[in-house]
Amino acid sequence: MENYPILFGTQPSSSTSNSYHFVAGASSHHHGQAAGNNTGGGLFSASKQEEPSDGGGGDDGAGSSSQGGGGEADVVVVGKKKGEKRERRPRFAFQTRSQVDILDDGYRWRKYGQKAVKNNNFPRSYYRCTHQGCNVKKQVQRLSRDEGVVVTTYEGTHTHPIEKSNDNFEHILTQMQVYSGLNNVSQTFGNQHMFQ
DNA sequence: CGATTTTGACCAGCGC
DNA sequence: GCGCTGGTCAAAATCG
Repeated sequence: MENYPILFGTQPSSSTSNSYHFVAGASSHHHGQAAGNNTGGGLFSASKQEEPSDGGGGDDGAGSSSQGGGGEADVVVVGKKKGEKRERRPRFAFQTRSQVDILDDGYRWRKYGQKAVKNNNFPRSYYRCTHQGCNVKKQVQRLSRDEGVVVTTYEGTHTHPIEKSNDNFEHILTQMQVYSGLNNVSQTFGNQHMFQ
């Protein structure tokens, strides 16, 4: 994967204010656990749009400010063995502006890898949920251009309740200011308690 | 002492 | 078919 369809983020012009964008692919039906939806599945409303899939530039395309597209609901098909059933796990990505890479989202993560990706001077870290049976993965990437921008990509849905209280998420919002460019988003955040 | 991080190696998918 | 890039594993080290 060269560059995620996440074309959000730090608008060059309006970079003054902190930005907090996220994309969500809501397609949680496997596992059949209704609880999964909130924990990490359908947190945000999925805004599907076209996929630029430029891929051409390659070099510093990602690093640069190549935004324009929109959200996307990416579904990763995990097929291992012949008989193995393909498990579709939604993938969420959101960009935050924070000094710390690791944002406490209420879950426990264990780092299982770190790789330096191209177009990025900073390495990408791979985390995994430590809970048993929870195959949620998360990867944190930092933009080489703006070290203050951290791209966090969640993969999968949690099958267990959060460790901490929901207020915790507020704390996250404290760490990163919410960019209420879309009323839709901010509304959902403020009014509804989607994070229970 | 247990859990977690660190780091290198290994492997798989894709492009050329 | 080979090489590159990205993702994961696994053993050792470190922290609490």
